[in-house]
Amino acid sequence: MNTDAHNGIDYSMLQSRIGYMLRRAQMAYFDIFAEACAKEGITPGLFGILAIVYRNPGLTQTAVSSALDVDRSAMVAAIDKLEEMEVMERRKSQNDRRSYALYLTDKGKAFTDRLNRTVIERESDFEHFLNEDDREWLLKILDRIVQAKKGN
Amino acid sequence: MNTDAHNGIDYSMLQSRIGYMLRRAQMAYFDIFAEACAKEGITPGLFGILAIVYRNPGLTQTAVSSALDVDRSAMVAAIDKLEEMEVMERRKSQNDRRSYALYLTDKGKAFTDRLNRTVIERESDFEHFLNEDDREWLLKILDRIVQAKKGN
DNA sequence: TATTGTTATACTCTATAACTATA
DNA sequence: TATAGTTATAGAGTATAACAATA
Repeated sequence: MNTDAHNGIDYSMLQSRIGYMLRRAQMAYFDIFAEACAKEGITPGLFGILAIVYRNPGLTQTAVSSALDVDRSAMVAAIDKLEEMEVMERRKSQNDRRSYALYLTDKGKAFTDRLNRTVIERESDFEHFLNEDDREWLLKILDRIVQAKKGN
Repeated sequence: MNTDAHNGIDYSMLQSRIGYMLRRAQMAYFDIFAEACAKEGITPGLFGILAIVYRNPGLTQTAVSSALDVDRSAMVAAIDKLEEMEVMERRKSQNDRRSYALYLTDKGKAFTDRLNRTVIERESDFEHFLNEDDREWLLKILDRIVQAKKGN
């Protein structure tokens, strides 16, 4: 099956590249994901920060940036935004006065819960073509890819 | 297994989202892919165009842009670059004088063959953790995701 | 009227480098 | 010396809108 069913174009050189197919699949999912985030007034990037701090309260900005694989300079405006929304707060770190410890406010916890439910709902509406085994297997393989990269 | 093995951070809210894991996996692969392209003096975006025109000679710029899901305005500079490299050429279309038909030069065909081999090599070096069945299954699932999105 | 290629423009995302205050 | 947060800035990638030539 070297030919795309819909427009008669031969994608074979790309369709056999996992890198390319990951990109296309990610673009497809990103639309769903971004739409779910937008519905709650947020962006995919900010969702990642909320999700990390939700489960790991007290991390520094740099720790979060490194967990998400983005530069720490990108955190400043992002945390500013989240503080403006009153869902996150910077607290002066006790032992190291250079850094902040990040925490969700009560509002932020409720917000993240609701956001997370919205994202899960939208994704599972979209995932009718995957059964539970497929889903689990896919997540496992994707995690293996991510971990493999870390070891270069 | 809700915790990342390497840095002690709890990723569970993200690690169960296919959208997020696709993004991380894609980032991991993108590095490999971009590096292979760079080795041949090209970018991932240009690889996509070469791969489509290689298998579908004579397409218009708009047809290629739509095959790759990018705006047609982005094609202009890209095709300019490929013509500069003497790997692709615009030929005036016979029946529609508004459009160009795109073709690889002989040099472009050889270039794309070599490029494709380099990409395949780099990817398979990286894919030691996937057996052939895994690989095929993954490609099939990713294709299903892409196709599902087209039907909204 | 609609479409092709084109241009100008803007926007998002991200990385880099330099600064400050702390360590 | 090194690190945390910050700022300014620049680059890549992509989208939007408008225009001329052609359909």
